[in-house]
Amino acid sequence: MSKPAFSRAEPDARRQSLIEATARVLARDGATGASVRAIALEAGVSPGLVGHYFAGIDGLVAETYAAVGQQVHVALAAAVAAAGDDPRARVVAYVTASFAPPIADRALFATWIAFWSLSAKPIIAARHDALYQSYRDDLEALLAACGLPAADRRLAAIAITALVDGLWLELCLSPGNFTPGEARVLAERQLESYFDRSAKSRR
Amino acid sequence: MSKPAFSRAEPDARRQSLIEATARVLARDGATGASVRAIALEAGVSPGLVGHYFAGIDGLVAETYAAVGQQVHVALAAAVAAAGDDPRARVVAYVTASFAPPIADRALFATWIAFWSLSAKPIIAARHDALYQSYRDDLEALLAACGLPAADRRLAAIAITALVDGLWLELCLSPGNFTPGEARVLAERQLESYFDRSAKSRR
DNA sequence: TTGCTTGTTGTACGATCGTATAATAGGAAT
DNA sequence: ATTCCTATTATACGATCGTACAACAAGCAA
Repeated sequence: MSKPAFSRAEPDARRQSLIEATARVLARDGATGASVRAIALEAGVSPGLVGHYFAGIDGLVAETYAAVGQQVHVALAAAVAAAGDDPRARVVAYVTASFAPPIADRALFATWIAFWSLSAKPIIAARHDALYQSYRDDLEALLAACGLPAADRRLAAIAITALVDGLWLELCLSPGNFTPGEARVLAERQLESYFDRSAKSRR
Repeated sequence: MSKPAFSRAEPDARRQSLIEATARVLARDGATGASVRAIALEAGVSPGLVGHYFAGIDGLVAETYAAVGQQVHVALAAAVAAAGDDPRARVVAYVTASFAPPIADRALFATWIAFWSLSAKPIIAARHDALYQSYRDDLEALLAACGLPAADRRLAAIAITALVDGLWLELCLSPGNFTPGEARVLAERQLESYFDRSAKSRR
């Protein structure tokens, strides 16, 4: 008999390590591989501990959704910050960051699909609503800084988010059909068309 | 003991009925619910019959992908046909059909997510590539009928498909954020912008 | 009728699932 | 030092998974 590898941790740190382990398992094996046992193995703890910290596996996945969504938010914010002060450059940086690592990444795609596949559960759907609303809010703020009238911002943010999502999706699913550079061109074109539209209607 | 409900069918009809049962299960319960037993129960046959007709459950799901993709193709073609002869009206009908039943439908969304969640398997990825290429080909043909120059069609089809996919996705995931009518407006705007772009460059 | 082929059934098998729970370990308080 | 508390482990349980396979039913050939 080997000694049990008993290791006590701060509750918050333990929760965080379980969430991170869940993210790694989802990225590697997708939704089907994210079992309690696989997550516990990845985190280096016993399976029973998952039930101790989270209300079932759905709760753990829901918290992982929020954590991974926050990481994406951080990556997008970093891209915007690196773009400097020009408002147009900032919004372009925001949308085109989705076509390069770490966002355009097959492992992140597998993670995202896993979340979507659980969207029938209210707790997951609620996380999605909140997360995507925050993405659109960020984009609306960037558009406002470019001088886009308030009345145009909502639909513009919806359209730009949808285009970027669709391009990101196909870029991850079928990388051979078009390049990240082409995706960037298409997103920039759409941004221009919304700026032109508001400039024309103001004329 | 009750008599076994023995019922012999034509091989092709039996395969078809298993594929249709798989589509219904995927629509109702998503990827996690699509077990051999659930599918067999839905089709009214014994579980063992699935292994008799298909090489494992992945093969059955792959064939279901093709079948459901074909149904979507038929629905889109019907929308185009109902739009009459005007080329612009036909392409508008093609893209906006995705925002109304039977395409903008939560059950179809669950089915599609199930396919995507299996996209790591080569046989599923190959089905996806072929299907989406056919969608883009259809769209390119409709754009050509509108007079869009050949050089512009490929990227235009990619962008329009991506926007429609993204809008469809969010419409299914968070129906409260915008209406199908707004999605239609956004898609029409993008179509106009691509027609304007080519008209301007030709000038 | 008899025999043969084959679609079909029912079930068994080993693996894995989520969850619950008794036993244990280690730190904190007395 | 002793006691208590709780994070943690290890395991058990029932359910469900995909697959395999022997037994069976129906139609066809002879």
